[in-house]
Amino acid sequence: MTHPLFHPDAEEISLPAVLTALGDETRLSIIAILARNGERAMTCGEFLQLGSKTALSYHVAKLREAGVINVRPDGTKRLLTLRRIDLETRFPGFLASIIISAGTVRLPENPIMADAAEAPGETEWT
Amino acid sequence: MTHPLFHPDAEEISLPAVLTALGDETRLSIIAILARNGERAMTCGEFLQLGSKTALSYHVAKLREAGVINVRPDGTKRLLTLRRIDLETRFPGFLASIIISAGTVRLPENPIMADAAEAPGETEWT
DNA sequence: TCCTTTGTTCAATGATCCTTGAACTATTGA
DNA sequence: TCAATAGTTCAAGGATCATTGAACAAAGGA
Repeated sequence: MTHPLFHPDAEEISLPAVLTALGDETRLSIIAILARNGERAMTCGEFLQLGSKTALSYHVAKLREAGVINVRPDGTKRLLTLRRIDLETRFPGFLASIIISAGTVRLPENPIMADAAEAPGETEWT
Repeated sequence: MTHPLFHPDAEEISLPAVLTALGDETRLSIIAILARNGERAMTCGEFLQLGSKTALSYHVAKLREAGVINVRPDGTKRLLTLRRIDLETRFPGFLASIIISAGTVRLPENPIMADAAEAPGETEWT
């Protein structure tokens, strides 16, 4: 990483890099959970079910560097959001298909998540 | 690999495995080229622009084991085809979005391919 | 000011990945 | 039978990956 919190510009997001970033169960789960939280930003701490603090930091950085998520400092926390628009512009339909298909992926046993996991088949985009 | 030419059943195709398989420039190129060849099967030899014989054998095995392509012996050759229907059933819309987006990916300087690369934006599915 | 919360950085470890070249197998055609 | 074709297998190499624990940094609240 060249600079703390580096984010690639939208045009620089590379398909192989995004695929590699998502080709990991932990990172795919992060994306699935983020997606099901709508536009609400989430903190790294909300993903501790998926791994240790250190491991999460590593995976979140991978997703950020690949251009999949945006990370913005907020006090002592970091707020994570999906780069939905950038991804849709660059790779139309891709993120939607991933999110629908990641439905069968291991999700934390969390009541809020459990609700989201059973959400209707329709997913809103943009 | 348990057996020569092992192919996972459609239901066993895993999203992280497919994403990992496609998260490599060479393999993504193989898929893009296969896709642009319609239903016509292609041999490994037709991809030698992308790497050595040994490297191709390695990458083709990865794609096959992930469930992305089907490989069928035919004389001394192997015929490769995309598992379009299985992928579409398992991950709706995914392959289509990949193929559209892989358009900007490095393609061989081959007249036949050059034609395909400029094909109209419409892609037929099933 | 001190402590807590939140997350990062570092070095180490083992695993997996991709590429090579050399040797090999299997099928086909002469 | 012999040779050519098409692809695989193997071992070795270096590179990258994912996980760990310990140490660190930055912001906020008491």
